[in-house]
Amino acid sequence: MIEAGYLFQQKGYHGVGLSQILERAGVPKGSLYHYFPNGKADLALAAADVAATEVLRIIDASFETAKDYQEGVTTFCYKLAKYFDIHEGKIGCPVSATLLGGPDDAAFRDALKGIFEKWMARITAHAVRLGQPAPDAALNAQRLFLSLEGSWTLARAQRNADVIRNLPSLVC
Amino acid sequence: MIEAGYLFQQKGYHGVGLSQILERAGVPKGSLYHYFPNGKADLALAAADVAATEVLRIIDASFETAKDYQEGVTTFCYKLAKYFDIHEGKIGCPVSATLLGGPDDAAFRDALKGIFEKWMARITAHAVRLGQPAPDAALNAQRLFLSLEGSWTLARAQRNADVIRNLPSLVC
DNA sequence: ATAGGAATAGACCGGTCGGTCTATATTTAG
DNA sequence: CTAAATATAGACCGACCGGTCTATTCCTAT
Repeated sequence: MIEAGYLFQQKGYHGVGLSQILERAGVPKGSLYHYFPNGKADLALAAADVAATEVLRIIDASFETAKDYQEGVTTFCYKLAKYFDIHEGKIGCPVSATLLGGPDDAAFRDALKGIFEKWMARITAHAVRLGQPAPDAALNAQRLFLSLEGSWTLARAQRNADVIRNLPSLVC
Repeated sequence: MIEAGYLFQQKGYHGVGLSQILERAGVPKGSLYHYFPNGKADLALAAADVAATEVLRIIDASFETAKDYQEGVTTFCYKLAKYFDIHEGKIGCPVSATLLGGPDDAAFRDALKGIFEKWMARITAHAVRLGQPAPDAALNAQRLFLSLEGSWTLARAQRNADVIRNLPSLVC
């Protein structure tokens, strides 16, 4: 399941074959269609959901111990850069590659939209908690999010996470 | 050729079939493999190159008539938002979808890296020409580029170009 | 101990994929 | 006018795609 997510993130929805996923996960086809009757599409949505929740967890872990917003952003970007490096620079935003690359389906689009909103809301909440005025907090969270998505893309093109690590100085 | 580019941009490298491209372009297979002996991969690289050059043209058109950097950014984002709307919100960054979704190939990655660098260099040059100090100009160009990539992604998820139109107030 | 549902296992299917190849049409050069 | 080069056209290929289906194994409740 998590392994499946990595493959989707690396190669995009249409870039991985079902057989490749199943082989890597060590699971036969029967089991997949037992748990996910709609097959690949369901699997991709589930994998994106797992990845999205993991990012939320990283956001919390980064901001909870921070004494101000900037420090939280710095920790957050550092953690994501490390995640990027672990996967050898092949993985960008863990959800957009999976969902935007998939079928042109309302369910996929809405899922992605919802995930992005959750991320920004969570960052905004931490910013407010750390003393930012509410309107600034929302703007800064959006700034961070948009730049982060861009950094993921650029980092993949460069096979180098430095642009992610330098993000805090760019958006704070 | 240009039509092929749109398809790649919408559906990603693996999301379009060769036959679909050829049908839409009204071209038989023989012609494709006459001009692009390496088939789909060559075609994708060429399509990305065409799209990248078009973006450069849009950058120039936006900044040449502007009286300051902010005005150029505003015009630029407006033009891109219009492009986004024309394609019914299905097209994001015209090169990353084509190239990042493709095979895990150094040629693809390097092409993408080169395109991104060209874009940022061009924006930086305009910023300098419009009176920004050189170090600020490069930073602002990167800020704009990263946020723009993010906006393209978010705009697709939302099927709405507003986030692109609001970009100038976020990065200037 | 055993009946019955849940889960595993993978053979199998039609369709489509990217790519090759031969035959025909069109243009260019002498 | 004709021969050679260039470009068009699409039938055809093996491989692999996502998905279905049947057979078997595993677990659990009685």
